[in-house]
Amino acid sequence: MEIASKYNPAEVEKKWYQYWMEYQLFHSEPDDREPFTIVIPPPNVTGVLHMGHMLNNTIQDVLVRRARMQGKNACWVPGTDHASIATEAKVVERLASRGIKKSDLTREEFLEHAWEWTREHGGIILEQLKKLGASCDWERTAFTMDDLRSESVLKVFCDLHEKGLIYRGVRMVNWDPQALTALSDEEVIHKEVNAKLYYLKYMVEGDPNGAYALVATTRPETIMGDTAMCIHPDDPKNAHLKGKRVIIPLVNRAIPVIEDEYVDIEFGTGCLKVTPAHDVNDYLLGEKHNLPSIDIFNDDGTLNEHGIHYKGMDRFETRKQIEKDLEEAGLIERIEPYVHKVGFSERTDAVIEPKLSMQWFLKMEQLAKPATEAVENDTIRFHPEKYKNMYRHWMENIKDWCISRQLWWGHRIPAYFLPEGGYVVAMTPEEALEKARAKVDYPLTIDDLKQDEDVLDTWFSSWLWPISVFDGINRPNNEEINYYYPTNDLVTAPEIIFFWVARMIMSGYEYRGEPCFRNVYFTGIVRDKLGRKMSKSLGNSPDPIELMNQYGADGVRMGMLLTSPAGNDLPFDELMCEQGRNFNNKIWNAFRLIEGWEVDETIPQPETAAIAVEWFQNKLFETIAEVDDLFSKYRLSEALMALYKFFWDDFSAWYLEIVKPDYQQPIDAQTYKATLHFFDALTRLLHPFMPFITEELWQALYPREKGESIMTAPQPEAGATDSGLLADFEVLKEVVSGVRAIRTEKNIPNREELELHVTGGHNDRFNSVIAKMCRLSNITTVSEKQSSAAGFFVGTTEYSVPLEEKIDVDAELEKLHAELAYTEGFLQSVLKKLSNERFVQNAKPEIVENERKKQADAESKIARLKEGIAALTLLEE
RNA sequence: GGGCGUUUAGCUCAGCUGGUUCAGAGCACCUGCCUUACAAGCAGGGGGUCGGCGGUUCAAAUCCGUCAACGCCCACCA
Repeated sequence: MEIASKYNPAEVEKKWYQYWMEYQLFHSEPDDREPFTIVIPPPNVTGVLHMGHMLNNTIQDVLVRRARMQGKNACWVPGTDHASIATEAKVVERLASRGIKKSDLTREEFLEHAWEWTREHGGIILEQLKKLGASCDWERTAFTMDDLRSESVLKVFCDLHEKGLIYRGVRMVNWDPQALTALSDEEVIHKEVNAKLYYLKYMVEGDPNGAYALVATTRPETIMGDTAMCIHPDDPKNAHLKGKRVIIPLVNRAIPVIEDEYVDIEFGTGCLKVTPAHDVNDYLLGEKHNLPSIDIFNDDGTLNEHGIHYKGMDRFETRKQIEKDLEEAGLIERIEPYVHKVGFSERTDAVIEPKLSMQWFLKMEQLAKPATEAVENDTIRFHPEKYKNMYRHWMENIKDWCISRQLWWGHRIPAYFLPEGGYVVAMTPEEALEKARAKVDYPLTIDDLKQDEDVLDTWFSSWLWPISVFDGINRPNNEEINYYYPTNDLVTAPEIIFFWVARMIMSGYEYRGEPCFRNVYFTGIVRDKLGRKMSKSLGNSPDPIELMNQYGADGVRMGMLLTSPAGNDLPFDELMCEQGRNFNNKIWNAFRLIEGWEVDETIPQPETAAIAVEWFQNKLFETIAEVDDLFSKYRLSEALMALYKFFWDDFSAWYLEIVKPDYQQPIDAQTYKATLHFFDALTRLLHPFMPFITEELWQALYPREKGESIMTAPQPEAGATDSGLLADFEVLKEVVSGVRAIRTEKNIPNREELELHVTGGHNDRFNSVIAKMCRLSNITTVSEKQSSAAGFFVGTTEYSVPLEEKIDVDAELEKLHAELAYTEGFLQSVLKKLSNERFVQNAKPEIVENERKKQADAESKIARLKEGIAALTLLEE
C-alpha cells in the first residue's frame, strides 16, 4: 500500500474524534478506580475560541489524557458561563441595532432576548474545543445558569445570609455608568490618564478683602456636591481659614472649613474640597465629620437636579463647560497638566464613578481564613509558585465582596421586600411568603412581596463551579461529588486568581470542608510578536480554527506547548505550529518506513540491530523516567521537548538508521517486532500532546479491536537502565559524528568506504554499529595515528581516517595546533587549581581526584597531539 | 507609594542545595547534499566576558549586597 509522504491531518482528526465520541471514551462514571478530575474554566457562553483558550485547553487535555492512560478514571467537565455583564451588554447592543432600548422592555421580555442570544451563540466555543481534540465528558456539559447551577447559587445565597455573612448596606461602590451597575473592586482597572489639575477659588464668606482658598481638583464638575473644605490642622499657610466658611464657585453655596490630618499639606495648595457622594476618601471624611452628602449624578453619569443649570449634561461635557464658566467668572487661578490614575470598567471601559448605593455584600474575612492557609501550607499548590505571594497578600487584605449587580441577565437575588419595610431571603416566592408571615403581624399575599431587582455577580456562581458541576450544593452527599471532589488540577490564567481561584478555594472549604483542587497551573498570556496581548480589538490574533486547518490540531497543540512554561507569557509565532506540523510529518514518515518493511522470519537478527534494540530499550526507560519527573513538576513544555528529541534524534536518526535493512532487503522478525513495540510505546507517550496522529498510527500498528483506543492504552512505565551502556552509546554517537564531519569536510561521498583507526582506549562492542553508520570497511586499533589521516578526539581517544592523498596537510596541522593550544590552556587551568594548596585542602576529595584525572587526560592528549603534529610536519617536508 | 518576579546565543527557555572541558536545548541562521521513510528532510557548522558593579569563597551563571532595565500585582493622595 502506498502511503503519502506528507501527513494530512484533516481527515484523520475528524475520523478519530467521531470514533472517540462513538465509543464514549470521554465519558466517566464513578467506579473503584482512582478519580482524576478537572473542571474547565467555563468560557463565556456566547464567546468564540481565542488563542488563550487554545493554550489553556490544550494543557488541560494533556493532563487529562495522561491521567486516563495512567489508569485513572479521568473526568474533564466542560461548561460555559453566563457572563452577566458581558452578555447583557451584547444583548443591549443587539437590541439597540434593532432600535429597541432596554428600558422599553420588561424584565421578562429582555430575558427572552437574552436567552435567544444565548441559544444562537451558545456552545459554539464548545464545538470549537472538539476540533482541538478536547477530551471533555460532553454528557456533563454544564452552564452557570442552568437549573441545577441556579438552584445551587440561590441555595448558597440563602445559606450565607442565614449565617450572617451576607448583608445589605449603603456603601461607596464602583459604578459603571454605561452598564448601569455596581462593580466589585476587582472589576475596576486603573489606568494612567493625562488630565488637568484645576486650581479653583473658594471665596471666604464675608471677608471684606476678598480672601479666598485655593483648591486643587481634577474634577471641577463635582463642586455642586461639595459639602466642606478640608485643611490640615497644622498647615500654617491655610491657618487663616480655620473656622471660616467658604463659598463654592458658581454654586454660591457656603460650606464649612473642616480640619483633618488626612490632608496632605504638600499636595496642591493643602486645601481639599470634600465631595462625600463622589469620592471614596471624601466619603470617609464625610462620615467622620458628619457631613451631608449630595449626589449630583444620575445613574448614567449625567447631572441630576443638584447640578444647577448643568442638569441633564454628561459628566465630561459638564467638566468642559464648567471650566469655561469658571474661567469667565474669574474663579480659576490656573490649570496644570496632570497625570493620574483613573478607574475604568473591566467590561465596558467606562470611567468608574464612585457612587453611594445600596448593595449586597459578602463578608470575606472568615471565608478567607482556611483558603489562605491551604495555599500557604501547599495543600493547594500553585505552579509556578510565585503566585503564592500574590495570593497571600491579597487574602490578607481582603475586603467584603459586593455581590449585587444592577442587571437582569443573571441569578436574581432571592430577597423579597415587605410592604412595610424589611425583607426576607428565600429560595422561592412561596417560601418567602411563609417566612414573611412569620415575621410580621399583618396579612400578606404573595403579590405583596417584591423581589429584589438585582442579580448576583457572575463570579458568585462560578465560585461554586467545582462543586456545582457535580450537584454538590443541592445534594451534598451524592455519589458523584463524593467521588470526583476534590478535583485534581485547575488550569487558568493568573488574571483571575482573585476573581475566581481564590473564591473557589473559599467556597470549597465552606461547602465541602476540603480543597476544591490540588494543583493550579497558571498559564501566561498569549502575545503577538510585538509583545502585545492578542485581542479581538487589536486584530492581532490568528483565527484558531484557521490555524488548525493549516497545521492540524496536533501541530497547533504542539506549537502552543513547545515554548510555554507555566506562568510565562507565550510569544506566539506560527513558526512554532510549523515545527509542530513538521514533527507530525516526521512521525508519519517513520511509520511509513516501518510499514514498508518486508519481514523475513528466517533470517537471523544482525548484531547491529541487537545492539540498537538493547540500547533503545534503555533509552526508552530513561526518557520515560525523565518525562514522569517533568510531569510531576508540571513542566509540560520540557516533557514535550524531551519526547520530541527522543523521537526525532534517538528513534529516527539513530535507532531506525541502525536497524534499517539495506534497500529492498527484508528485516528479521525479531528486530521488526521490537521496532513495532517501540513505536507503540512512542505513540502512547506522545498521545497526550498529539492525540490524533498517535491514535491513527497506534491503530495501524497492530490489529485492534473495535472500540479499542490509544486513549485507554496504558502509559509506558520506566524500568531499570544500564547506565554504562547508555554512556558507551553516547561515545558511539560522537565517533560517528566525527567520521561524518570528516566526510563532509573532505567531500567524500557516502558510498565510498572508509577505514577507521583508533588510538587509545576504546570499547569495541559497538564497532559493528559504528561501521554501519559510517560505512567503514574496518575499525583497527593502531598504536600511532597515521600521518596522512584526518583525526578527531573523543575524550582521550584519538580516532582517525586514513586518507592518503586526500589529506590537506596544512589544514590538518592548523587543526591540530588549535586543539593543542586549547588543551594546553586547559591543562594550565587544571594545574593552577591543583597547585593551589587551599584548593587541595578544602575541596571535596572527589573534586580534587577529578582534577587529577583531568590533568592526566590532558597530558596524554597533548602527547598524542604532539606526535601527530611531528608526523605531519615530517610529511610536509 | 508598597510588594513580587525576570534579566543566560538572533528568539523562547533549561541550568537543583557553588566544583565532571559548564556555558546548554529547541527554533532561527550559515555551508553542503533531491543519499529511495521524511527537502515539512539529511549531514556539518558559527554564535553568549550568563544585565552592570562590588563582596563571600580555593572555586560564582549559581550565594550576598547594590544599581539598572523590563514585567506583574496591590494602593483612597485631591
